[in-house]
Amino acid sequence: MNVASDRAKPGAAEKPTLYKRIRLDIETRILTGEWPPGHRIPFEHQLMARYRCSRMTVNKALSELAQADLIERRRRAGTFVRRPQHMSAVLKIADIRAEITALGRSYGYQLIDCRRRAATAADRARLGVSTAGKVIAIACRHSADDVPFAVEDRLIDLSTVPEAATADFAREPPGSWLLHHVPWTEAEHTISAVVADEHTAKALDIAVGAPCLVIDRYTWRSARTVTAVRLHYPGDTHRLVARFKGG
Amino acid sequence: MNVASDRAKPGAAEKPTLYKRIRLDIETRILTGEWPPGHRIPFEHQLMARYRCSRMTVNKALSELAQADLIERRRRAGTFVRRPQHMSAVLKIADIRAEITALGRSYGYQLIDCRRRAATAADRARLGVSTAGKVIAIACRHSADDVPFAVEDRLIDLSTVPEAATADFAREPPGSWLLHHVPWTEAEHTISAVVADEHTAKALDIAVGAPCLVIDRYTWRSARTVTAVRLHYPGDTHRLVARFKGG
DNA sequence: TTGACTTATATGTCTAGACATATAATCGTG
DNA sequence: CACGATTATATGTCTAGACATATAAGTCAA
Repeated sequence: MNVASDRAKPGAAEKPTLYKRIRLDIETRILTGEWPPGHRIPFEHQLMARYRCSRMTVNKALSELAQADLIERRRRAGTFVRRPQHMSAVLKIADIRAEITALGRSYGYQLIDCRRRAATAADRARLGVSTAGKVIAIACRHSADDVPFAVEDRLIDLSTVPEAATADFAREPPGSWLLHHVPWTEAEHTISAVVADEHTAKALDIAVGAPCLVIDRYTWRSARTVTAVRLHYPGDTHRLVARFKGG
Repeated sequence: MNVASDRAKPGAAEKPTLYKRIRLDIETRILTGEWPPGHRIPFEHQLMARYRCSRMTVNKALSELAQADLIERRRRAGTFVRRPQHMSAVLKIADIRAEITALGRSYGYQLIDCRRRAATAADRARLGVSTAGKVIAIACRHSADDVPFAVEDRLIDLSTVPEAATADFAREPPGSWLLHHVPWTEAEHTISAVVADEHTAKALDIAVGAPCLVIDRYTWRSARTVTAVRLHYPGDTHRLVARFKGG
C-alpha cells in the first residue's frame, strides 16, 4: 500500500492524527532528500519528546514506514533511511475486459476454441505439474471497438479449479471468470517481444512480421497451479504502463 | 511490504509473536478461500477472547492486513475480506549492471555518444518540461558476456540534477550513476514491442526486423523530471519477469 | 592484536485501560 | 411509509507503563 495515500486523498483538509503527522513528516524528509539513504533518523525517545507523545504512537508511525520499506529498523543501532532499492514497479495488469471498458471502449469477445481433455505431456509441462489430470484448453480473442486487442491461449488445471468445468466460456472470458471465482495467491508474468507468425497475424488482423508484445502469466493458489495463459498484443498499439514510487 | 514474508523466511522455525500468529491465521483463512471476499471476520473483541490478548495486539495484526489491502475495516460495521483486486504485479526492473552481474555474467558497457546541450524543443517534449535548460543526451550499450544486451538512449535534465554534469559516463553507466546519486520519488514505465530498425539492429547485433522489447522510463524527483530513458532489448532473448501476490 | 565476555541501549512486543468518531440500527413522528 | 433524531457499537487513536531481545560498544584477558 502506498504510504503516501493519505496525502493524496482529495477534498477537505481533515486534521490528521498525530501518528500520521509523524509518519508524513518523516516521509517528506526522506523524499525531499533532506534525510538521504543511510541517514539515521531520531530515536523513538527523541521523537517522543519532539512530538510530546507516548512511544507507542511514534512506534506506529515508524512501523508503517518500515512496512512500506522506506526505512529499516535495527535493534540497538537505530532506524535508517533505506538506500534506493532495485527499481520495482507496480505493474497493473487488469482483467482485459475491465481494462478495455475502463478506456471507454466497447469490449468484444470471441471464443475460438474450447476443449476439455486429459492433460498431455505438453500441458503438464506448461502448467508445471507432474500428475496427470484434466485440463481445459481455451483459445479466444478480445477486441476493443471491434478492433482486435489481444489473442489468448489458456490452459486451466481442472484438478485445482473443478468449478471451471461448469463455466460457460463462450459467454464470459476465462480471465474474468477466474478473477471473480478463484482466489489466487501468487502469479508470475513474463513479458517478451516476438514478431507475428501467420496464425497470430490473422487473429490480430496485423501483418506477418509485425511486432507483438507477449505476456505469459502463471497463476497459483496455495502452491497449486490454477492457470497458464499466453496473450499476444499488437506491439505497436498496445503498451503496458507501470507507475510506481520508490525511496 | 509482503505480508506473507515472515512465512517465507528460510531457516529456523522461530516462535512467531502473537500478533504475527493472528495475522497469519487470518491471512491463511483468506488465501485458502475459507473466508471469501466480503466475509466479515470476527470483531476485535472476539479475537481478543480467542487469543486471550489485549485489543492493541489484535489491532496491530488487523492494521497490517488492512495496510496490505487484504481486508477492509469499516467503523461500526466490522472488518471484511476485500474482493479480488486488479492483478497488480511488482515488476522488478533493476539497474542493468546489477541485473547482469546477478545472473553471473560479465557486464560490459560502451558509451556511444554523450553530449551536453541546451534543451531542444524535442528534448523538452520528451522530458515533459516547458522551461528551457541544459540537458545531457546519452547513447550507450550494455552487454553480457560480450553479447549486446540492451541499447540505451537517455536524456538527463541538468536543472534537476546539476551534479550529473560532473559524472563520468564513459566509466559508469548513467543508470547506475543516477540510481546511486539521485533519490527518485516516482517513475513511469511503458513497455512495448517494435521490430528492429537498421540502427538498432546494428547496435544489438540482430537482424533488421527482429522483435525488440522497448522500455520507456520517466523518473521524477518531487515533481521535477530527472531523466527519460528508452531501452531496446532483443525481444527473443530478453524477458521481463514479474512475480507477485494478490488476494 | 585478537577473541571472548559483559553491558548498555534501541527496538519489539504487549497490557489494561481511555476517549473519539463514524455509522448501522433503532425508534419516533408526521 | 418516509424521514429525521437517537443510540449502540466497532473501529481509530492514544497513554504510561512493562518485560523481552538483539546487538553495538566497551572491557578484559590471552
